[in-house]
Amino acid sequence: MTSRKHYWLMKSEPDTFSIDDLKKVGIEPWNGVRNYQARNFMRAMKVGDGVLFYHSNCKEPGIVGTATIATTAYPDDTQFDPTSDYYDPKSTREEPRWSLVDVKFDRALKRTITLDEIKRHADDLGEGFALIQRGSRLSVLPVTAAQWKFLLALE
DNA sequence: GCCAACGTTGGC
DNA sequence: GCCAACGTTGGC
Repeated sequence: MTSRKHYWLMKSEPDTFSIDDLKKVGIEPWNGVRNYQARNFMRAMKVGDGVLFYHSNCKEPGIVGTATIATTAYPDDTQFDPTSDYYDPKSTREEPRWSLVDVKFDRALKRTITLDEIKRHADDLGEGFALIQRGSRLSVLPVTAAQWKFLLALE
């Protein structure tokens, strides 16, 4: 039995780490997630899962590329590093609190599928698309196969 | 276990 | 830069 491919959306602030940065490095450990729900989604990821790369907190928020999950979840080392912004004194190596996955560049979209545009298609995307749910700030969230297809067809 | 205070996210 | 929404912390 092979498990089915799942899809996700991951946010990044382009000033910190953009789709171009991912293209340059090829593969990136997605460190710094410090939200339990987002962490749990990463722990559910499988190698080969699809990722919509989303630029947040910028002039034109939206989906700018796709990526692939390259590893299953493993401990985020930055949680143990007192000099890191992501240091968590309550986490131990025996029981790491935070996980990450490696994300591999797939491609940059020809144009940004803007948040504004995504909102206008809310009805087509169906209920419960966490990205456009009121007040949602999740930085890692699931996308259905149908949503994946629909969103990329907007390109 | 409640909840006020605080910090962060992220669109605008 | 503002601020609404949300998650977390910590006093009680």
